[in-house]
Amino acid sequence: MKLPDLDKIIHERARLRILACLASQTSHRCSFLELKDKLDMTSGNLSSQLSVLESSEYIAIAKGFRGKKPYTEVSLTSKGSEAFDDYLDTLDTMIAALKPRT
Amino acid sequence: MKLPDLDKIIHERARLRILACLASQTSHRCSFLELKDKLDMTSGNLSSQLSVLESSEYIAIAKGFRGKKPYTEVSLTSKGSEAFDDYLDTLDTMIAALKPRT
DNA sequence: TTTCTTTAGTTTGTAATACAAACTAGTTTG
DNA sequence: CAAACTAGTTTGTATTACAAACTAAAGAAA
Repeated sequence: MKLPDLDKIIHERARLRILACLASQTSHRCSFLELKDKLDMTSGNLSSQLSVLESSEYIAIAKGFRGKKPYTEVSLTSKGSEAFDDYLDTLDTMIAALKPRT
Repeated sequence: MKLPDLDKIIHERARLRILACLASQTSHRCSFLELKDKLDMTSGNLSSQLSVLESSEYIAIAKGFRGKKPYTEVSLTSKGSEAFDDYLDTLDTMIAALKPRT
């Protein structure tokens, strides 16, 4: 029984929660501020983690304005969506394997 | 919807896999070398991670000999078992929340 | 206008930590 | 005896998560 490995990019708590948040939206989108608020993260940390996810092409970041204020929209890419699904499947498998009791 | 947080000690890939390995044994025990082999980790990393888990009292480490060779046995404590169950429940909850589609 | 405050983020510095290389202690083999 | 192997531990390094400090622009106050 070789235990499967988990995507390192996704398996960081902050990033996992970011992706979870995006995936839970039917639109697969969230603004920077919504994420910050829902996940209770500092702007700095959120900004850094988004950069990591963006480099992996798991999310896309679109910058624009709402009125006169900057408005950053984060969206899950299809690549990110797939990777996240894989990650969850891996976890499911692991959890299932660990619960032999009905 | 506040996303739950995950136990930091458990949520490290190496440690998660160690705990998964222990939990999957009905005895909740494994020798150092079994772990090293099953998880495909270096001795150094395994040793370090076990120390972390031991400090948190999630596992207990018993040292003895098999013949003339040192034999280290690692066992999941009840505290560790509970913490691990909690962790899995948290994940389950998260995953469930994320899959609104039937 | 000029100055202060707030908003919406980014950059930079640091503290934590995962990991492996090097080491230790003892055993078996030649 | 020395060399090689076993079963780990300690150490140093390289990542990296995170927050403090910063930037840039807008609005409010004086």
